[in-house]
Formats: sequence, structure tokens, C-alpha cells
Amino acid sequence: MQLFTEIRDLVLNAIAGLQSDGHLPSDLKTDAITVEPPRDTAHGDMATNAAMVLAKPAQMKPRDIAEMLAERLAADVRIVSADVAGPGFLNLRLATGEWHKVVSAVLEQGTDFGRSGMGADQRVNVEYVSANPTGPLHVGHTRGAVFGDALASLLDFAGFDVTREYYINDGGSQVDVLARSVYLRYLEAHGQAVAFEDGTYPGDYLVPVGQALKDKVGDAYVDKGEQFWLAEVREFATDAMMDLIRADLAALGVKMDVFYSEKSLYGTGRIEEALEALQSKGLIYEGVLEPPKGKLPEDWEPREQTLFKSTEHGDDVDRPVKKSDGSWTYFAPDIAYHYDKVSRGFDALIDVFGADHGGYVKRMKAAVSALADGRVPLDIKLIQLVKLYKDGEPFKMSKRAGTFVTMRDVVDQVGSDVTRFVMLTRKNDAPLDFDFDKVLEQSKENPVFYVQYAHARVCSVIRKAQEAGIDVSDEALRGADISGLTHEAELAMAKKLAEWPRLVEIAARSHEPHRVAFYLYDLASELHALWNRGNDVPELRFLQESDPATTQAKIAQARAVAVVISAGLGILGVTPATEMR
RNA sequence: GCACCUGUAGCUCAGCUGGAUAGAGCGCUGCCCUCCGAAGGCAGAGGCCAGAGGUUCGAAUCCUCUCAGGUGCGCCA
Repeated sequence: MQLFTEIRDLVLNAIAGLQSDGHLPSDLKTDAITVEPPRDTAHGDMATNAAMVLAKPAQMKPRDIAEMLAERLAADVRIVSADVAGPGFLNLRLATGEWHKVVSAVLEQGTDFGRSGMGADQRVNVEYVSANPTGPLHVGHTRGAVFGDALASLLDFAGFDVTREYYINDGGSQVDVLARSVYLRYLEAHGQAVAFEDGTYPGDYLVPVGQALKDKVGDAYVDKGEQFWLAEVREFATDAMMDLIRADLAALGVKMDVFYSEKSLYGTGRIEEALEALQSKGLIYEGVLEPPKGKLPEDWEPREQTLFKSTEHGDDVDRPVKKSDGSWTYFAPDIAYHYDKVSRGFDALIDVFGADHGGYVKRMKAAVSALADGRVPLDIKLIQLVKLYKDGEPFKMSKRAGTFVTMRDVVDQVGSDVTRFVMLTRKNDAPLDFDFDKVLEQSKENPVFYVQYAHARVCSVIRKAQEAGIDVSDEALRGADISGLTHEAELAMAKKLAEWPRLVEIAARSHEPHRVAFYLYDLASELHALWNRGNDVPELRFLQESDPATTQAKIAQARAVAVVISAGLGILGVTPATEMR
């Protein structure tokens, strides 16, 4: 149930009525008409801009339209008052029963309350993390992982058919470096002294991989040239790294539906196929790129390369798909991969990239636009950096100094729930401060705690009620008569709950899961406020000793709040706390 | 040089396909526990929404330009 769309339909019906009665022209666009909560609650429960939107096309004064609409709307039982205000706003006040229906709906539907059909089962592919398989995930990946996962859950909640996907970059030269690094650890396991030169990875995490390789092949590769072992060690090493990464993701509660290998595109004609698709559209040519202006690379020399005419699809310059030696650039398999996603029949694609990949957005969009003839939208979400703090001091990361912070370090220290929630307390394109101490602080300053506290508070009061002999079973609460909860503070609580389905749609449409986190904070705030009103107004206390029926009603509404918090946290991948310690 | 992101209270940040008098937390001032968890709540002060134009009934939001910060820019992926 979405109260706001319900009332919007009511407004649209009223407009249709005015049209058939000849008070309004018959050909009016209503897309831009909104029904939303006014910023100032003194203006009422809902406001619509209908009259202002229609004024111009109808060639009428907005207030005149608003007056006519108000008259029609006021006739509906759900509307208590409809007032024209300001330049032509129509402020609506709803019958209290409507808010009680929302609470009942929450209790009836549980954490499914707020699920939306807006996605209409459209198939969406969300690609995220996609870290190179050369080591454990670090903090930078963590934010992308949390964001992508929450976005996927959010879209699922909004009625999309979601596939979570990880693209394994196992085709480039970085996996050769990985193989050589593992080989060094392998030699080490055989008692040889080794040095990590030429950019090989010195991290300890490869020690067990080198050992495992020894366990598997014995001394077969010792004192042998690369041509004898590189391919096999590469596969052995990337498999080991993917196991590591899968375990890291599991620790964060992230589970992918598909792991897609870049390597699988090579030697199978897949890349050629994708480029032929572009070729057939006349978008591939041999040419020489202009040097970038301003900063000229020192070794710049004009080269003829195979180029993709991405400028025809919104890019700034055309992009090379082959190097001058004829081998593929990294962009070529990326094109093939996205071609594959399009071919699998997805209705929409989403890529979650680190902000340092901002430069690839236009070319990827150009490629997808060209390959899908503009039918499949690609949205690319860039995730800004995470700045780490400890004791209020910036925490510098350095691979060489060994102060490299892995995702596992973070999760082990503060837990998956805290990590996930905190990572979602900023919108994706804003940098995020992550302070190891503050995120564990038990105070209002910490949104994780604040929301969890609200949920735990409800659980606590339900336990108290149960001790007092109140029936707090789901059936009993569903059956509770909540019509007596008419205090403005109580209604404010219910009104906040009514916003949840609307927020889900807004967040899903904009691909912004952080909105869920902010909503939960607001909802928690509403609960804490109501709770404390009980200090001054005893009738507002949830537990009314001499009145079990009223207590049950109040518990029912509190329970509804906990349910929505629970649903919201579920989308974020966070477990609700039943008590605080 | 070009592209992308960012610029909102002293600080950290929200702000809904453009809506009314721009919000929250921290900090500051003053209140609220004989009462379900004060780990909380209430009230107050604090703003040229970086700046200048434009679009329109209406702009923090859309467009153009300027300024400031960040990221990136053909044989690394």
C-alpha cells in the first residue's frame, strides 16, 4: 500500500472529473503532478502541485483550478480538509483512520510492507566490487561492495529482478605479475631466498599460496623458465585469490549470483564478435589519436590503432580497442563483457566503479549505447574514497609500510553490521570519513547506534509488556484496536511509517541506497521523540498499567516501527539489534 | 588544455523526477529522569545554498560562464 500514490490517484480522478464536466480542457498531461509530504507539517499531511502544473496548459489561474479540485477532493471520505495555499498549492489533511490503516498494513505485511511493483520484474544487472584477483579486498573495495549490495537489495525490494555480478579481471598482465609473485613464494617454500622486484606483490597473503603450490606440484617448477609454469601458476593463483575474495565478501555478507571471468572472453571469438557488432554499425576504424592537450606524455608519438568511434555516442574522443602491436587494450574485453550482458537480455545495467575510474564512464556508456542501440540503459555509480581515522587522527595506508588496511581488518574490528551501515551514511559521490572509534561509539552522533537503539527499545518495551501479562503475539497485535492513538505525537509516528513505501521508490529510482539509511535515522528519531514525550505526558507512555487494551495498541504501533526499521536494515544488509549492550 | 565529481550553518553532512519560511548531528546557550533504557528528549542562537547571468508561476536543485578543491586523460587493467 502506498498512501501517496493512492491520494495521487484520487487527485487524478478529480481532474478527470473536472475534464468530463467541461471545467478543464480534455488534453492535459498529468505526469508532473506530485503528491508529497509538505516540508512544513503545519501545511497539512500532503500537498499537491496539480493546479500549478495545469494552470498554463489549461490557460487558467492556478488558484481557480485549486479551488475546483479542493471541492471535489473534500468530498472523499479520506480527506478531512483541502485548502488552497500560496501560489496554488493544495494542502490536504487526511482522516486519522488513514494513518491507522498504514500501521495495520505494516503489522499485516511485516517486512514486506513497502515492497513495490515499480520494477515490474525488469531484469537489472548490478556489477560491483570486480576487484582484480591479485589480493585481498581493501577498504576501498568495501564501500563499493556495500553500496552495490544494498543497491541490489533495494532494487529487489522495489520489484526488479536483480542479478549481482562480479567481473573477474583475470585476463590482463596483472595476473602474470600475480603468478610470478606466487612463484617466488613457491621458491621460498623450497627454501630459496627471494626478492620481490619488478613490481611483484610482497604481501604475506601469498605465502600460503606458494606453499599450496609446492604441496601440489612438488619441485616440478623449480629452476624452470616461465614458459613451463606461467599459465598454470596463473590459474592456480587466481583461483586462490578468488577463494580469498569470496571469503572476504562472505564476511561482509555479500553473495554474488555470477562471477564472470574476463579470461573466458579470450580465444573464444567473443571479443571479435562484440567488435564486429560495432564494425557493422560503422563504428570501428583505423586511425591516429590526437595527443592530449596540456599534458603531453614524454614518449608520445603518433600511432595508428584500431579505434572505436565512441564520439558518436557521447564520448569526447574515440577510444583505442587495440594497441599498436595488435593486441587488445583493456577496453576491448570490457566491451565484449558488456555486449554479453546486453545479450543476456537485461533491461538495465548498473556498474559500480571507484571514483578513480570516472574517466571510463563515457566510453562504457558509449559502448553499451552502440551495442544495444540505446535500448538498454547503463548507469555507472562512482564510489568516492573512504578516509580512515583512528583516535581522530587520519590513518595513512601504505602497502610498503605494512599499514595496508584490508576489508577483513575493518570487519573484524567493528563488525559487518557497523561497517555496512556507516558506509551507507553518505551518498556515493561524496567522500566518507570512517573513524574506527566513532563508529563504535554509543551515542546519538553515531547513526548506527541510534537506529539500533530505537529497534532495541521497541524490543525492550515489548518484553516489558509481556512480563506485565499483555498478549504481544503477532496475531494479537494485528487485532489490536489502534483507533485510540490520536495524539499528534503518535500520529506523527504513523505518518513517518507511511513515507516508507514512497521512500523506497525514490531511492530505487535514483539508485541511491543511502536514502534508506537517512530515512531510518529519521524514523528512529521519531520513535525516540515519542518515547520521551512520555516523560511529560503519561498518557503517551507505551505501557499503561491499568489499561491493557491501550497498552496493546501502543505496543502494536511500536512494533510497526520495529518492523519497518527491520525491513530497512535488511535492505542495507544489517541485522537489527534486539538489545543494546 | 579537456572531461567527470564536489562546493549548503563554526565543523561533518541531508535536501524527494524544480515547490511554500533551506534541515539534521556535533559544538554553543537554557531546560527535562519519584515515570517503560537520559546510551535519550525539548527549546534557542547560528545561512548571500561558492559567485554571476539565464530558463519560469516558482531554482540549493535545470542551462551557461567564472572561481576553488578532488579524480582522470593512447602500448596499466
